[in-house]
Amino acid sequence: MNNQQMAKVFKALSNEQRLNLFKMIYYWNKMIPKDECCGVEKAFTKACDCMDLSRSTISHHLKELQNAGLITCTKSGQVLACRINEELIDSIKVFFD
Amino acid sequence: MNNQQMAKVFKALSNEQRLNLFKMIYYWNKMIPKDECCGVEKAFTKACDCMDLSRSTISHHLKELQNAGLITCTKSGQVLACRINEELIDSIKVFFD
DNA sequence: ATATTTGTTCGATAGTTATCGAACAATAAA
DNA sequence: TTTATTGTTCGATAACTATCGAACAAATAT
Repeated sequence: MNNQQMAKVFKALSNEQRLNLFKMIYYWNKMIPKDECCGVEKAFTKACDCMDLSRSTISHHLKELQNAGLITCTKSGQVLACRINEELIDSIKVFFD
Repeated sequence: MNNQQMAKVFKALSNEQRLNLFKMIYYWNKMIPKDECCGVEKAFTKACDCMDLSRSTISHHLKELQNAGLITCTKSGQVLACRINEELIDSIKVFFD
């Protein structure tokens, strides 16, 4: 993982609200069984309930997190599920060694 | 370490050039003996030699890294020495656990 | 004493970002 | 078949960022 990509990851985490959002998903992700296929279900709706931000802003932040590779989102029906990219998290840890 | 502070740290690392700069100092820091009092000596000058950025921009980036708590800088005479804040690095690792 | 080097600060500029509400499409519920 | 919900996209706006060169002050070298 090169510096350019890594900077992109840090940029995704550099906004306080987006970091909050990421941490929430990160936390929810730990609550579900490890082989759960879809990741955190209804992540968008849950996030809207927890955060004092407009839906469009939350949608935008989720896109940024995806774009940086921190999460992947899949839509089934109208509902969105998010999963943490554990590999990338590991890369970040490695970065600081 | 709360989310607001953590976002600030990530913001400091979110610019590619500044991340390069940080990594250089991080690397130089490992090269010096552990009890070396001043940290990386002539960090500014060395950075100017390695990077294709103006002195003012490098000065600014160093300030941002300091401001986030990632490094501390001390000036002796006209020369600047930088030291990595290892504690903060540890906090970042903890953040991802 | 003068000239050079080191690093900072200022003002400008072009580019990026966070946020919103409105309008929308797709799905689900009545 | 309407109506409500979920999530996306668009356009706008205000705020912030990266970068530069010029001007500067302090320290060092000549």
